[in-house]
Amino acid sequence: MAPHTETRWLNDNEQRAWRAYLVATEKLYQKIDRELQQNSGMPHAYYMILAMLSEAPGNGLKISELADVLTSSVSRLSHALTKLETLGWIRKDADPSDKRVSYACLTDEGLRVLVEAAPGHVRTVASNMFDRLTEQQVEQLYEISAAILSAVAPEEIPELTLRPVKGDDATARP
Amino acid sequence: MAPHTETRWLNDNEQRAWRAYLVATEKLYQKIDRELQQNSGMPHAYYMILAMLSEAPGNGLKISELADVLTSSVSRLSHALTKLETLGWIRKDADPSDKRVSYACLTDEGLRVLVEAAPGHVRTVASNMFDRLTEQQVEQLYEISAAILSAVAPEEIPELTLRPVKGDDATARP
DNA sequence: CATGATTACTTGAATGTTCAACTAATAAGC
DNA sequence: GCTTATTAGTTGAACATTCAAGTAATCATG
Repeated sequence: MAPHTETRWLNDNEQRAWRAYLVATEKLYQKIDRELQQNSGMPHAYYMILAMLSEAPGNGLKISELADVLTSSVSRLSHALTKLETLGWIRKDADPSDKRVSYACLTDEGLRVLVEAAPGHVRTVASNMFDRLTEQQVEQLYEISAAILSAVAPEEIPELTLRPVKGDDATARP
Repeated sequence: MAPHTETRWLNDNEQRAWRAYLVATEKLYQKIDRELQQNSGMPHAYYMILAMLSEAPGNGLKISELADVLTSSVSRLSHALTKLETLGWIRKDADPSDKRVSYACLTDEGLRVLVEAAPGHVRTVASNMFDRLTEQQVEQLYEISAAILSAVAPEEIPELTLRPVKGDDATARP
């Protein structure tokens, strides 16, 4: 532990916000994960893999790029892709120009599963989050998240990560 | 999948906010977990157990109450407490008046570990989150979280969960 | 006060995540 | 071009979390 001359603490408002954020996020994640697990047999992390692939040109992405978009370690993703491959929801294509590289590609079956999972998932997100927020609060949440991102991921280009990219769930819109 | 007459989707602003929130939260959690794991040998979930116990009268809580405060399943907590007990950071005390009940209690060693972990943890939270937010945004984050909580945990009494309870990390303040 | 229901917690198996070590292929330096 | 370094991805072990099933004590009821 590096010694510091003075220790930073949170003031009462920060405390309160931090606690509320933690509990709200925890419960929201639990709801999202349970809904997806029950209705579509996958956790949110796997849903996101399918969603990101569905957005990519040709429904495929380099594994390392996919990991980047997902904020996932390559190792975690590799394990997940193994599982998704046995489920037949994705496929791995080799890159002929660089034999180290693999592309993860959504299969027809994977797309079907995603399209079927999407409405329930979006309903969960909307009813537990956006239906309770004003337009202003949605904007505020974006700004707050962007501010946090500037600290936790300074290298990221905001445009890439944060602009409305037809993201996540909207992806599977028919 | 229950049939719905019309499917809810997210509009562009909601999309953008949702994506940003997801990525920011993911990266923030990764930073917090890595810092705690490296400097104190425990994940954030375990830190929270110690922190909540340290706030309780007598440094102990009924296991089911602790699970509630932590937004954790009893099973998850039970596994975690087993680990923490072997580490010597908590102890389980039986309730003489109801033999089904156990109290989880912070040991002196557990408190020592928590006090040592706290400054680094708070520094991580502050530098990656609160140092980037205005006072207004801190207030907004609280309101947004409270709104989400009203959906995901309608049974919770806001006062209990959300008031500045000397929470989390502040706990370990000497 | 005996039986059935409920509550409190534990356990084990299955799944997911992390970390460090590994393989294989390409790039860089000399 | 040969060696070394870097990059892409995989793997296995350790750990964490979930879910369902199990144990044990207390409560509720008739």
